[in-house]
Amino acid sequence: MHYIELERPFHLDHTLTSGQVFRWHKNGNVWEGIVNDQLIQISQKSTITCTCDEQFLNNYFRLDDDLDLILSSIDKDEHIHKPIKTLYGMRLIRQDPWECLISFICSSFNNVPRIKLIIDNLCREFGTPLQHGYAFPTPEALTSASLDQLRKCGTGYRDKYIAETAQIVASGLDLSSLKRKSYETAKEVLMKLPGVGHKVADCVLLFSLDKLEAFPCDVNIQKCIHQFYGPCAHVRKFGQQYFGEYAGYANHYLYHYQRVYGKR
DNA sequence: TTCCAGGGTCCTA
DNA sequence: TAGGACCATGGA
Repeated sequence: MHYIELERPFHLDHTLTSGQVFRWHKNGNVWEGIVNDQLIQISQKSTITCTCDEQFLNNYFRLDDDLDLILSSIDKDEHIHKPIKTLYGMRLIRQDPWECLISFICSSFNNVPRIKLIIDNLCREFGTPLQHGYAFPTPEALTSASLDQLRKCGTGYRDKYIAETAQIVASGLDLSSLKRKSYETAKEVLMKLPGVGHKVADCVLLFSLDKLEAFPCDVNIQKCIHQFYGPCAHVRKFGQQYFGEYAGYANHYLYHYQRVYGKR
């Protein structure tokens, strides 16, 4: 077990409950998740207690991002200022691109608890058994699954998207290589995959491919933008132009704030 | 029973 | 290019 004192802002609960990652569960005060086929246990009080080392934390939770600098650059008005103050310390996560892609294909027309359930089912059915839990299924494992087997995991009509996308990735599409491409080029590649439109592509780009300018546009974000900034035909373009190179952080603070506090 | 959820695809105008 | 119907599912 590692005990790590962080001097950088980091709020574990906000980060793991914000709807960007779906394989973490909280037992008491301890979060448990499987990352890179390893069970990670992590809790936060005045310090971080974790089964992983500081290098893992820095990479996975993007602690190498200068959060104060980023937040000050997007803190442009009262509407974004409130989420920043309330959710201060929330980080974007640097996920595995393949896991992120399948997760957000499952997210379409769905809600967070059900997405988690589907991902858990897929891991149990098609992931390699580990000492504690299951690995995320490989593209090859999902390629070998029948549509009926996928649907029994709760995927619904997304079964064929998962199967076809798995086939393309198993055939040699290197998702990680998209990190070296521009935002536009990487997005073009992702949007050729079945089940991937603008929104899913932007989530994959933001949460796994280091494209912090991505601005995923779902119903919550559309509601925020229209409510705070007036009628807008192209919400995604507005968000990117208004918030700039760290539009993805602005997007996630607005999204999570809207989800938690916007419906009260 | 109806509404809703981190949407995408296909068809039509 | 824009708008609308349709798609599975389960909790509220």
